[in-house]
Amino acid sequence: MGRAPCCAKVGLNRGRWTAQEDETLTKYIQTHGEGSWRDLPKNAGLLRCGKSCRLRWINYLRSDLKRGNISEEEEQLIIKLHGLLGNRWSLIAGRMQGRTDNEIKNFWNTHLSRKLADRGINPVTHKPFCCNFSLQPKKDSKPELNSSIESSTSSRAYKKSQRNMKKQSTVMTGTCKRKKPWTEKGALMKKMDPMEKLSSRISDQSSCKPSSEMNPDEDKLKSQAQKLQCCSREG
DNA sequence: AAAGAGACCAACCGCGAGTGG
DNA sequence: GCCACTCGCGGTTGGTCTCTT
Repeated sequence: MGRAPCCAKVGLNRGRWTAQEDETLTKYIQTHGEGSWRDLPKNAGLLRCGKSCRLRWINYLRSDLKRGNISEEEEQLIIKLHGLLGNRWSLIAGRMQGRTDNEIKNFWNTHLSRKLADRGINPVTHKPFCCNFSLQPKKDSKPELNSSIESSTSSRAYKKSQRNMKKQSTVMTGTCKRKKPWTEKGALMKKMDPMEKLSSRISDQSSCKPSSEMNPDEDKLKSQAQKLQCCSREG
């Protein structure tokens, strides 16, 4: 059957959100509440698809989000929860106050998986790497070069995919040749507007509730993890 | 100074689950 | 039970930045 993507409509904005769009969305949700994402853009006067609005709200505009760096405690909690739940980012985010699944997913992919790999721990299984580990190619990574791809080897996308493949192999094998240690550099690198920086600092200083105060229900999580394992994609 | 490599993250895409008619 | 639809999730991509050579 195949359903057309919700963003397929011609004339809808895509890509980065403008401050104006953010404001419009925030005001609308503050007035009308979340939900009815499909109708929201139309009602709010936004040239976006509902999906995009939902994502923007959940990942960026919600007032209960922390905007600062992920603390060491949060990091440990993520590792712990990932060990129990696997890549169920929304479930993990549900146990992390003020963090979104997207944020945790990004943090995992860019920091934690490497960190574990550097420690000789398989980030997927959370067990030490075995000696005869064989590198599996990425699920849908580019196959061997054909002429059309070859002709575009200079393209940005191609270069990037090559880089990513290389990057992944270093993660998987734990043989990263990075010159600098993995750091909190991201915070410096991230483009932040002044308001963002300010709110980041504020949330770091005041509203950052230690994750140790949270009390994840381990039994519940474990049973959930078992249940989820049954339908694990890895089969 | 320029080019290449690597890091980060916002946003997109496709799919499955859930739900109501 | 089937179909059409919405919502939410996880994987992936692309833009932009810094660092290294």
